[in-house]
Amino acid sequence: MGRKRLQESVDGRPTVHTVAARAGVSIASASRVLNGVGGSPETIRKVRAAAAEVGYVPNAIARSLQSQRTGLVALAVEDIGNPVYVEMMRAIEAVVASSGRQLLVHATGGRIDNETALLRRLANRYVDGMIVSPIRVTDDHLTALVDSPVPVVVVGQLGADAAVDNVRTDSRHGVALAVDHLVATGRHRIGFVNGPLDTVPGTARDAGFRAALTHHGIPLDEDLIEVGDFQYAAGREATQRLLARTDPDALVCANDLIAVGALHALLAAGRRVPQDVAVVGMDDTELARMMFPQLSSVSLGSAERGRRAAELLLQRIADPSLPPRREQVPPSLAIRASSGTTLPAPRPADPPTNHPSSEGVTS
Amino acid sequence: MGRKRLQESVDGRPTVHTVAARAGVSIASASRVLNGVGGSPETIRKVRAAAAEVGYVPNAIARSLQSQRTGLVALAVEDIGNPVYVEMMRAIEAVVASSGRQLLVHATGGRIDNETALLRRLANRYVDGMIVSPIRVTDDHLTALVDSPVPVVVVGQLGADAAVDNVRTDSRHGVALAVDHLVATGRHRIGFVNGPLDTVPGTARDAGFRAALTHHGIPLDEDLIEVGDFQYAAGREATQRLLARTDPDALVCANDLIAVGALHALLAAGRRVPQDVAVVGMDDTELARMMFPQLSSVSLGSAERGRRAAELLLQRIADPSLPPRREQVPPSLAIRASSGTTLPAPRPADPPTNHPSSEGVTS
DNA sequence: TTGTAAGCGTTATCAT
DNA sequence: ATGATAACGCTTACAA
Repeated sequence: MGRKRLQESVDGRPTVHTVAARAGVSIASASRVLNGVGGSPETIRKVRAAAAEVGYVPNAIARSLQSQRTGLVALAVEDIGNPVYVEMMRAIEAVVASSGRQLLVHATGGRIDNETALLRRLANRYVDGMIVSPIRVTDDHLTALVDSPVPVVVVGQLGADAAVDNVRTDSRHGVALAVDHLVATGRHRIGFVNGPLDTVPGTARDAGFRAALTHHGIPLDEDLIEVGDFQYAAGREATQRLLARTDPDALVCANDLIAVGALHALLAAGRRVPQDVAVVGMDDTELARMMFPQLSSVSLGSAERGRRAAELLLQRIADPSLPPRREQVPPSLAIRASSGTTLPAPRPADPPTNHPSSEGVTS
Repeated sequence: MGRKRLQESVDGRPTVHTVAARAGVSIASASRVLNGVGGSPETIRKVRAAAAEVGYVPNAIARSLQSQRTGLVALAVEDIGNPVYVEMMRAIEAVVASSGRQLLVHATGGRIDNETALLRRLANRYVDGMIVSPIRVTDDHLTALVDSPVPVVVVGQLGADAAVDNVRTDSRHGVALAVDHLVATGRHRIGFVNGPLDTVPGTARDAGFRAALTHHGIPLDEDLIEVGDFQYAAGREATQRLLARTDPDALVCANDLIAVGALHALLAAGRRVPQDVAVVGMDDTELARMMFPQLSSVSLGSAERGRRAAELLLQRIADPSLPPRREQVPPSLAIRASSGTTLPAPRPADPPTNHPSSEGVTS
């Protein structure tokens, strides 16, 4: 194309050529010194000086094209406003940082096209690998995951046959833990505030709730079931609708955001928690412990799932030929004031009660 | 090296060469078709078919090296668990997405070296630009910001002379709004739970609180001031310490996380809010509205600051020669149940009360 | 319209 | 130890 090789990059910034010319050495020598491999003392001095003088900064894109790696790992989640993803992110970050890489997070906002687009874009080599936690999974989506040019690990439920590394939990069992606990503490009219049924976690929790009631021989009352988004406002509104037509003595909520909304609605309606209505959330995030009374919550091991996902990813980056793996983290129940029979306690710290993980349904 | 130019990339994935060879055309034609510019119908057909057959995916890194852009923008914040950054992020995301770019977020965890490292790494061309919201700013840090090879916009206070685009608020005035309100509603012993004094927001809020008391002729009682991290647990513990030695009738908190901690500590200690103690938070995040009673909070216009920062960034990416700009967003106070004199109201929505922004101190 | 080849900025190979 | 140069995978100016 005619433009002669200049010493400056197209936007005027110094390149190895600039440094090399200034130091009076070849670009090879300059590059070597800049990377700390080889070079005579005199060359090193000259190159270092030249680099400092012109304010040389290496172009990471060019370096990546050569090295076939970026040192970047991405995490794609639906809603970064949900504390469960914050916890997951922190766990992932710790692992990723220990490998000398940096973690970048992208919030897809639940727009599945956005998530696919991100996958197609970032996965095209901008990052060395990515962890995705989709709440809706289409075939197209799945194809993008499997075809990804860079390693991908999925956190969440995935079809049994998907050839992707996958870390999951048993949220059906998680809901069962909540129901078991409420039944054991004498609750009879147990309501359920769920997320959308067209999401993977939504359907799993719905199935879990119905199965748990059946297991305890409690007849199903559809009036006690409400659905909204996995958000605070939706949880509050869903609970208001529920209270307007029936009278529960306990509420199982599909995540902590919903549970906080439910708590708000209950208190605003003059119900005492837990005396009149017990509340159990899900995800066991920091948010649950922030509330007054503190919320009981089913831990789905988000931090642990994040940690494991990160480890799987690093392993696969190191060896892409690994077969697809699947790991499962058992849920456990943390009982706090919102479902205790005693009065709310001021102490925030309390170890989660671990229940044995039942093998079985893992929808 | 000597490795002959093959048709596959080094890791076995198809490249333009693969597609071109398969379609029986030159790489130039293949590239043109793949980018939708030119090509005869027949060529287009052949190339498209070849690309589909081999599962061609363009290498974004190589493309970026050529085009000098990545279509990626980064946001670096201290703690992504703080809802104020979530709100800021959402606002930024909206603007960034409208420019066809994608937003990536990095949590620095307050480790300033981490933030500098990120800057040095990402800014070296992995992203087209970045928005940084540091809570501690050192000279070294500032240098990295100014020297960044890609455009940077800072959200938060910055030395008056820094040659960086900057969007800020007046948090001193924000604290004053809170104190004014509490004084006006008859509170006399106003406590203050602040964040660390070695942070930029911490010092600004401290100065604001002291100035506000002076302005109202209220003598300063150091017993009423406590300091901790900008976190929930720290806020709760700081409030416990404060309550152990004195008896406030109002509490101004340096952010909403602290305010939630304070609320928890107060309720656990048997204080009624707002009857015994009024609470005002800061940042006016969703968290404030989630609480029961809902928390009054000083809005520092985080979403607006984010939006403006994103716009400044896009402008600078488009024209790097722009002079450094500085914008300011005024604070406002949202009065809710936690500091109202009436009983807590169940309604969540309430428009923030806008106070006229006083010119002046903008530390 | 098409192919050839230069070039993005870096690293790595090879011969010196 | 050093320098010339090929390559990373892509886009694009230019000539045909």
